[in-house]
Amino acid sequence: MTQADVSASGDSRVAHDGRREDDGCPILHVDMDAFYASCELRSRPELRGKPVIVGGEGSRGVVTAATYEARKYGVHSAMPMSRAKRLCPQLVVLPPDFELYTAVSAGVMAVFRDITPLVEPLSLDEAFLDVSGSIRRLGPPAVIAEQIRARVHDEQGITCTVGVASTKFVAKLASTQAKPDGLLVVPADRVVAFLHPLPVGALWGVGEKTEEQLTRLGLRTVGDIAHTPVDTLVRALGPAAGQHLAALAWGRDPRGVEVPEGEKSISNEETFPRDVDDPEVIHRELLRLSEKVASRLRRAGVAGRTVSIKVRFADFSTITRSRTLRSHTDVGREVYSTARDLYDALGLQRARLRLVGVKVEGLVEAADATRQMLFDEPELGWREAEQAVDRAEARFGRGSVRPARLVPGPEEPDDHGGFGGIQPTAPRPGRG
DNA sequence: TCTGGGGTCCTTCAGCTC
DNA sequence: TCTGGAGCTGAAGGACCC
Repeated sequence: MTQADVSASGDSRVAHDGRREDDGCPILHVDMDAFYASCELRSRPELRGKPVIVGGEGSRGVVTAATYEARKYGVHSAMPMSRAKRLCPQLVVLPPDFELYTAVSAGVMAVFRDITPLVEPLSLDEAFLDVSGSIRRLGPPAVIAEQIRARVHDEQGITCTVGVASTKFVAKLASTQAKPDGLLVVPADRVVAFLHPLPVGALWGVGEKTEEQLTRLGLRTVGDIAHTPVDTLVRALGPAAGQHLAALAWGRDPRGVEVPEGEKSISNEETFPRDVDDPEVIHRELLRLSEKVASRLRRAGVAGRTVSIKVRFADFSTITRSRTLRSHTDVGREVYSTARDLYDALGLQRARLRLVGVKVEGLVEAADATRQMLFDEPELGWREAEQAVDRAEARFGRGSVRPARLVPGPEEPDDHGGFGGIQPTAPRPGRG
């Protein structure tokens, strides 16, 4: 359980009895260090060593990623920008560039898949790897971990941290402890000693609310949870969470590394720069989000059956409403028509809203999707029209074609990247 | 202090069918 | 014919993760 430099041969991990510390530890958790910020610093070396954050613009943005220099000032992700700037006035703020992060992430994941096909990405910047099948070819897990760290550094110009353990959950905790730019092996026979001194909040699935509940029960460390009857945990947290935490506290985590099958939902939401009470503005935003979600569905080659909206009021309270359709859809107009009905059914009059969102779930491959022609469906459907828009956007750029209602007027800023003057090739909307 | 955006999973409840 | 329970599904909300 040492965080030491490992030579290429991995000799420093051989114990006195000849066994390696990483014996029985085929699970790696690889986590990029301050990923978004590190991607930005590749092209801006003059900012290295300075407190840099990536974050949303506008008065309501939050910090998306912070370099370790910024974290020294107490700045962390999800913190409101205004607070971050107060804590560190010399902070360098960069707007996010998700296309860049997606490209770097693809390069990193390609390195992982070169090591093993068993790669389970958790997000753009982290993944679990099961290297059981690669040991004979590449060496023991800790040696493979060092190979990954070197290749990510050399090929992508960023650093990462790797946790090596017998289970996913312990590997993840190991990488958290070893950050930044580190490697930590937790030998299988020392898992309990590693876990029990940690605070309960270190456990996966324990957030603010659960930690409060556990504290009320007098449980502060993972060891405390381990020595609490499962029934007590189940009563306090429910059967799933209670049994889950009881198992994790003893290092038991039966989940293997699973190559994901695909997304289960696709959503878009947006916080208004200022609270909005005008139903026309809200309808327009629902239309824009519906078109965006549908476009992503079509690009992913999937269709969904349940449409949900999310409404957040000025006081931050949030409600959701959903409806399951008779058939799957990837058509923006169908998504919008459902989203709009759900919103109108709320009867909000002129309540002040902070955010609206649109989600489509129950996704299946578009080729397998059930599509039902409705009696009132126009002969030339919206689906064909929107596919034509997809082709035009592929040629002229995203946002180059859009519904007339979303084309900004002469006084309005064009905030969605299009050049605004092209009228839609799609049929004119019948409603709204 | 004032809280983004995109996801997943779990719990609870209601309605429906058998 | 009525009733109650089991099981399923959909809807809504909440917690959590990065």
